[in-house]
Amino acid sequence: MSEMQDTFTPRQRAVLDKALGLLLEGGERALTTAGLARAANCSKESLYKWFGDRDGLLAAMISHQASKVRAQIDGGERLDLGRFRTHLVDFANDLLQVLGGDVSLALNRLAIGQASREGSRLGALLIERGRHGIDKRAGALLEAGRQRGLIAYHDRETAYHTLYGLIVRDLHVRMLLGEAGVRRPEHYAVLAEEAVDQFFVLFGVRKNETTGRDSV
Amino acid sequence: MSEMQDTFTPRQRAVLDKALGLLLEGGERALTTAGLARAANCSKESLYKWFGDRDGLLAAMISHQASKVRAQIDGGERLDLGRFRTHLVDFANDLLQVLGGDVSLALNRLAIGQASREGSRLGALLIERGRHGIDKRAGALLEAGRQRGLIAYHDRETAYHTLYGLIVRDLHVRMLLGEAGVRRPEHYAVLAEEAVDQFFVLFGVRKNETTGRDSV
DNA sequence: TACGGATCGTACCGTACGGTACGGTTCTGT
DNA sequence: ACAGAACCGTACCGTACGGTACGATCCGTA
Repeated sequence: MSEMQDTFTPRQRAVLDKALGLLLEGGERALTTAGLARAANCSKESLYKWFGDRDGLLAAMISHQASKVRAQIDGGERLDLGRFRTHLVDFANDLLQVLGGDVSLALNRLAIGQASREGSRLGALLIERGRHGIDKRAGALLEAGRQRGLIAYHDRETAYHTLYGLIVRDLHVRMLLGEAGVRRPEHYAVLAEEAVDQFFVLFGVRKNETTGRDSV
Repeated sequence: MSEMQDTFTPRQRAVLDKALGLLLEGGERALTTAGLARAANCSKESLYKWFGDRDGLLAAMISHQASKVRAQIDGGERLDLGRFRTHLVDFANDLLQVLGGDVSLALNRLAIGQASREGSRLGALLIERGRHGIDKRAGALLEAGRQRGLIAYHDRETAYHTLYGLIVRDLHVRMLLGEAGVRRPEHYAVLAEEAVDQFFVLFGVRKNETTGRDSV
């Protein structure tokens, strides 16, 4: 509820970046308080003073990383079908790029690994700080397309989740599992194009038809 | 390569079930060798004798669990559109049921948490022993539907991944993250129906048309 | 009954981690 | 220039875990 101000000092931000580096290198086990203090040239006492305990440090890492990549919403330029499709493809590319990035994978693995523990809020934090920005951007994009009559849907959430599924498929989980040969950034463009094509088949409005495609 | 025979003795299977129970209750941290020995009334020495080390135990748990739920492939009955659609919906329901189950979530969290470590084969094991069965079943189903002229596709893998994405969307990752309010087994049926509807829009063959729907 | 392998319960070892305490040092505001 | 806060480096503590060792016990077999 409260607009938590994650105003970390530059020093703290540098430490959090070092922590991210350790996490990327060796996973959660490599992110120890002593190791971080050594890598970041700070004292363990400062770590506990700044972040409370280890869980607080992990939460701070997520907040910090999320604050670095704020999702930008494209301003309202004249939107025709070509631009709309381009924006969707760009969104799909960005989504695959983000989900397949080292930092995103490491943080998601961290949060998922902690999800079993009772009081862990890391998963919720990750969704709140990371996913919601993406959702907003896509939601605004879909809404703009609908208002221009380029697509039609009953429920925006449903349409968005379908788009998400068409883009990501099972890639995210397989990347999280570390399956070899799944991360192919050079194929993201093709996947994005195909996904948007399929999305238009499901939700697109034909120019020479008056009725959009309705499900059920 | 070698058809590894996971023939565990009944005693070992009981121990592995106890280990699964501990994992479900308290996550990976709760699954300690001492704790398992106490819970299963066996000695730590036996654990190390049977499974080598802790990683071997985790791998054995995955193999054991996978051996319990062998995916059955439906025999070749007369396949019309109605039956085919029913089979797809059943598959979608089963998929959501499996992915949203406690055991699947716990094992996936375990494997994902270990995915950062270098030598971890848990992710590959989970895919090999768990996912491949599902993939086979779906692949056979799609192929049967294509041969009957009920659907059309260029690449079966692509079609299958699209179906998977339409069914699962982002539910799996969100369930893995432990997001509240995501696990709704009572909604699986609706999701399955909608996904299959959309799949038919994308890959279905109209009765009164000669050309199937081609992508690109 | 006697033997041997498998297993149990427990104790033990080394290590590594989270968290705390403290003296020395640097930074900052006046 | 001086005082106080913030901070660093290091040492320290308690705990918990992975893995090993060993005597006692169960059980199948001859």
